[in-house]
Amino acid sequence: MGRGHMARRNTNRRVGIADVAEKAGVSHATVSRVMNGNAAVDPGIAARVRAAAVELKYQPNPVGRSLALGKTDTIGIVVPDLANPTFQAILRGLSIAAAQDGYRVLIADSSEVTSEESILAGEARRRCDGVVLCAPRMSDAELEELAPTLHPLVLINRTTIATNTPSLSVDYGQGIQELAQHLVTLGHRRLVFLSGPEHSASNRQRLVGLDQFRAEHPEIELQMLHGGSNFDSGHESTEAIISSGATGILAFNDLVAMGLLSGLHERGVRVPEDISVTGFDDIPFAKYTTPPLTTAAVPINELGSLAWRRMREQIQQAGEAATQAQDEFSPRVEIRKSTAAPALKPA
Amino acid sequence: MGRGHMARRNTNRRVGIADVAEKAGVSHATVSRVMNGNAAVDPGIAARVRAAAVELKYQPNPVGRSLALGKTDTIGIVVPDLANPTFQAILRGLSIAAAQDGYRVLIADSSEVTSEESILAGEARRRCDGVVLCAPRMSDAELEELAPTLHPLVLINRTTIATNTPSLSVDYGQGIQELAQHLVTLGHRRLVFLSGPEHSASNRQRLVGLDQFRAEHPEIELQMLHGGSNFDSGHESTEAIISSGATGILAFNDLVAMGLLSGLHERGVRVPEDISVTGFDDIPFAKYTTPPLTTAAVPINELGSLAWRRMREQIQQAGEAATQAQDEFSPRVEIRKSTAAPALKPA
DNA sequence: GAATCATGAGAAAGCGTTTTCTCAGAGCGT
DNA sequence: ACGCTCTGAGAAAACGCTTTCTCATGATTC
Repeated sequence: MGRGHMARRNTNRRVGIADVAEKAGVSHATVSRVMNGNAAVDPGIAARVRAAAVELKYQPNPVGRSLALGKTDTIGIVVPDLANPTFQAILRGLSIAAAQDGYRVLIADSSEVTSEESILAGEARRRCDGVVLCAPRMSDAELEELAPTLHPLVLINRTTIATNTPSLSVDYGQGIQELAQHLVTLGHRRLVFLSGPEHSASNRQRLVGLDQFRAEHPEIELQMLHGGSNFDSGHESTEAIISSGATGILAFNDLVAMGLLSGLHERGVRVPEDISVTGFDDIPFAKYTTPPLTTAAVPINELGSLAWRRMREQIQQAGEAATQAQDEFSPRVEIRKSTAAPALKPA
Repeated sequence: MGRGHMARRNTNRRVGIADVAEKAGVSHATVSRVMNGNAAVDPGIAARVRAAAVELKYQPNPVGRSLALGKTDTIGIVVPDLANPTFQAILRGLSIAAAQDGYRVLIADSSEVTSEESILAGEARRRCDGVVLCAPRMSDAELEELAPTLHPLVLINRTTIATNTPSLSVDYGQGIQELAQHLVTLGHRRLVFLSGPEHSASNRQRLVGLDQFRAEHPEIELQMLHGGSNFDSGHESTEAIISSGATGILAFNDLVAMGLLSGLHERGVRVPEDISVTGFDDIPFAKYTTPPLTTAAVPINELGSLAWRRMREQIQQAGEAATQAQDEFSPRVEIRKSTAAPALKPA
């Protein structure tokens, strides 16, 4: 088909800009120009190049492109645990929003291994134009040191002292207080907080919120019980909850609440007649539990897309190191069927 | 600190191999050699280079590396919908397994837009060393045409005619038959299959399986009802299910079953006393529903990690185009509390 | 009609690595 | 002491693209 003598190159090698140039009888440079529409090119030549490109099914190699342009059109996200629906939702929101602007996302799951976080983040940053760090478990000191090296950086559920990295956070303290208030308003007097992972910043926020709640409601008994962040830990806490004598339970999150719900059901404890249970996050499953779960809704999809917007802002204003927005979301209490007035006390 | 005249380059630019070379008083090539341990380097010089590297905090630029080596140490995954727990689990399994071998994963969510799939897959492939295509919705013809261009490719929940692309699939036909059999063994005689998305290959497999089931059990009444693949569609089917008069319901998957469970509960229909319900997939939430859901478990985490293993095999044997494994998993029926013998018929 | 200018295309220099090629010098045998 | 091999380091090419620089051509102006 016209490809004359020594058609050896065709074998194996991917079609590159050089092939298109040769076929169209122009230079590499010109091909690049028409592909990117950067400079004025004679319409006739441009057409010839384009024809050659489609005929050869030419697609620019993004790696070469990235090297020349100094950008990859990719951002990285590092999460502590991809099994957690909250992080899944953030990832999804981020991915969809970024895709809309032609960016892709590279994932890194630290599997809750704190020491890996900064390494993963660094590697991700080198491959990408920016990094979003999701609920990092690392110490404040380490974060503070790492942040500048990651620069186009967005923090989720964590803040730095440095004001030039944007952060998105949720006011867990406020949310947990509102849930507690909701239980008290229903008439509960003995509450339990089933806490989450020790080194989780969001757990600390909840504890601070509950301290404040205690101060404002000295008449309420509020016990703390150690737990985890998943189904199983909720389920395992069943006995402890029952023997606590409390009628209102604030679970660390929806997963824990669901595990607890299941455990209580097995033990024949009725929810909400005997015990009221609240969750946190309002994951999609929360409204389909039996009974549907009262919880504090965090606008999780919005979080992902806002994270992208903050990232984009930084990428665009490359260099101008302005001080960045610190966004804080207020959870909204979602009252469903897992909470009700407690039965009248026998005592 | 010794960095003499005209210390201008330090500003702005990232530290590269050239900086290390200069500091150590050697050539770029030598630095590369000691960083990669490829050729023999004088121990003294090697030490000097390493010292310079740590002092400058040198980290090789992966983009330059990728260009030179022709590989990115990254694989892409394209999924129809990141909100689906099944795909989330596959992504997670894949990501963790790949990370163990030093690979990262780039995600592409087609948002169920069939026409985007092949474009996303192509773009992903160009940026990565391989692509895993997860439950592609595209036509067989399109897939057949696309597959060779994607080459290091792993298919999940879909097969090609081309025997040189490995595929992982689940025997949905078998699984749904076993669930139906389970219901019949319990004594149910009137069943409903609440079907999933039309163009889903796994839905078609279920239908084929049920056809076979029908042939083997002419005495059983089996209705088909259209549905979707998520909570809401299950919830919306509640009325239709109730009025069907069936006592055993085969939901398309666990999500649909959970939506249905919730709807039935609202209507005061007891599960399993009045109606038995089964799901499919055994997502983590399935055993925490009320009542816990009888379902067919697919080893979803294994799927992700096996996908990586198949991908790795292809990457390693680069070129040798051998015929690849077609793995098929058999779901395992997981009997829980959402199924039981039907109440004695009034008629 | 000659000098000036705009237009547009090719040549070549980057981008940051790896790797082949080349060659200087050391070590060895005879 | 001469030539041989061998080790190891620098020079340079390659990877695939973008972009600046340069220069030829044809159009414009006085």
